[in-house]
Amino acid sequence: MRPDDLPHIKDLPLFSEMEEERFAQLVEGAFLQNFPPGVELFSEGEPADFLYVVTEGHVELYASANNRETVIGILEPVTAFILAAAVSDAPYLMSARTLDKSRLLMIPASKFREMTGSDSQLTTAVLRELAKGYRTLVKAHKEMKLRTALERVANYLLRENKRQGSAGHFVLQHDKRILAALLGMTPENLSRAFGSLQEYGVTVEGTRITLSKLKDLETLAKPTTLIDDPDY
Amino acid sequence: MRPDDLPHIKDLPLFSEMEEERFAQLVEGAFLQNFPPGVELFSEGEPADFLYVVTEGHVELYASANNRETVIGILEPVTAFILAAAVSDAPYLMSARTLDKSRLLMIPASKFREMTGSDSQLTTAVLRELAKGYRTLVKAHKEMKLRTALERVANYLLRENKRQGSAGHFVLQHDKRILAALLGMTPENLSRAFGSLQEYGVTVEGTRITLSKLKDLETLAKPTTLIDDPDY
DNA sequence: CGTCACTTTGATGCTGATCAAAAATGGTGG
DNA sequence: CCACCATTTTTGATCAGCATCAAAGTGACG
Repeated sequence: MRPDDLPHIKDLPLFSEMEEERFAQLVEGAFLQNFPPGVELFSEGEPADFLYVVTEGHVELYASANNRETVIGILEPVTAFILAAAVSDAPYLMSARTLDKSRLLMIPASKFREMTGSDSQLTTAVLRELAKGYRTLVKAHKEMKLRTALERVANYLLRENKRQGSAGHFVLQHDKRILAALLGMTPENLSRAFGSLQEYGVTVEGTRITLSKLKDLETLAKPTTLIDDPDY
Repeated sequence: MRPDDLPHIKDLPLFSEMEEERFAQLVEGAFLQNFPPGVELFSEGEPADFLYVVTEGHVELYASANNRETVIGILEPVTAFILAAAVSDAPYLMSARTLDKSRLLMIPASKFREMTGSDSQLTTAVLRELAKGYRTLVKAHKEMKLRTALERVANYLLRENKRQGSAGHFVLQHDKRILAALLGMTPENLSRAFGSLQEYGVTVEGTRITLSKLKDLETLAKPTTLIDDPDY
C-alpha cells in the first residue's frame, strides 16, 4: 500500500475518530488495490473475508436468484461497503463487481471484527455508518414497493439533477442497462420510460439528460424527502 | 414500570451484556406500556423520540407515498425496532402500529444515544442487532426484486411452515390483507395466488394452511438460504 | 342477529416483461 | 484514421402478471 493513500482513508467518517496507533494497526493487514472494470470482487454466499472501501471508481452490488439478476446499489468514492456481513461474520448476501477502473481498500474482516470489539471510537463510527446504510436501504425498498417504474425513473432523474448541481442538465453516471436493473425494470422499459417522459420536458441524448419542465416532472414524480433525500 | 418486567428485558441480546447499573440507568427514563390493537405508535417523518421494544403482541411497520401504503415488516416479541432512526437522531422513515394487544418498552432516544456513546458493551450489542436488521432488509429487498408475487407467496408459506415446526400445517399469523401488503401485492391477488397454489398441495381454510406436496411447492418456490433463511 | 370489515370471485385494463430485430455506440486492430 | 466487431440501446409486437373496480360471500363482534 502506498503511504500517501493513508491520510486520504483516515479521513473517512469511519476512521477519522480513531487514534493514529489503532488506525495503523487496523490498516497494517489491509490491501489497497487497483482493479480494471468488470471484475467480480466477491459473490453472494461466500464467507465475508474482507470489508471494502471504494476510494476511486464505482462498485456495483447485485444479487441473483432464479436466473434473474438485479442491482441493489452502486457505490461511489468514498464509501465502505458490506459492513453488515463483516460485522456479523456471515456470508455476503450480495455480489460485487467493479464498474470502472477502481481502487479499493480491503480490510480483513477478522481484523476488523477484532478491532470493533476493542476500539469504542471505531465501534461507534461503524454503528453510525451502518445506520446510514440501513436508512438508504429502507428508502430503496419503499421506492420499489410504492412507486411505478415510470415514477422511479422520474424521481431518479430529479435526484441526479440535484446531485449534479441542479443545473437542469446532467450526465447519466451508468449504462442504461445497469440503471434499469437498479430501478427494478428491463432496459427496454427504461428506454420507453424516457420516451414517455419527453412530454414532461425530459430530453435524452446518449448519456446527456436535460430537464426543461422541472415543475411538470415533479408533479408526476411527487418526490418526498422520506425516499429521495439522501441526508434524511 | 412493573419491576418484574425488567429481568425479561435485560435478557434481550441488546441489553444482556450490560452492567446492571448501566442498564438501570438506561431504563429509568423508559416506559413499559400496554396498547390495544390498531394504535399508531408513530408516523413517518416525525423525529425519532423513542427506541421501541415489543415484549408482547405484534407491531406493523409500514410506509406510505402517493396514496399507496405498504408493509415493510411485522415484528414479534422480543424485538427492538427503529434502531437506525434512534441511533442517527433522524426522522422515522416508517410508521408503526400495533396489530394485537401489545406491550412495548419505550426508551427515550436521547437517553439511548447518550448511553451508546459511553457504554461500549451496549454499542457493540446495538451494532450487532442493527447488522442483523440490515441483512433482514436486504433479503426482503432481494425477494421483492427477484421474485414474482406467486413465488413470494410460495416462499412465505415454506418459511412459515418451518418456523411453526415443519409439521406441514400451520396457522397464518396475520390478516390476509396485511400479509398481501407485506408480500407486495393486493389482497385480491393473494387470494388468487392461494387458488393457484392448490395444485401444489396448498390448502387454505380460513387461517389454517396445509402443505401436502412440499416437494412440488419447493420446486415452484425455489427457496434459497440467501433470502429465506432468517439465521443467515 | 345485524353491522362492519375482511375475503373471495369475476370482468376488465394497465404495467411491465419477453421476444425479435434494427439502429446506434464504442472500443480495437489494421 | 478508418473499418469492423461486440455491446448497448431502441423500436415494435405480443403476452403475462398484477391492479383495479364491482359485487357477492363470510365471519367476528357488539
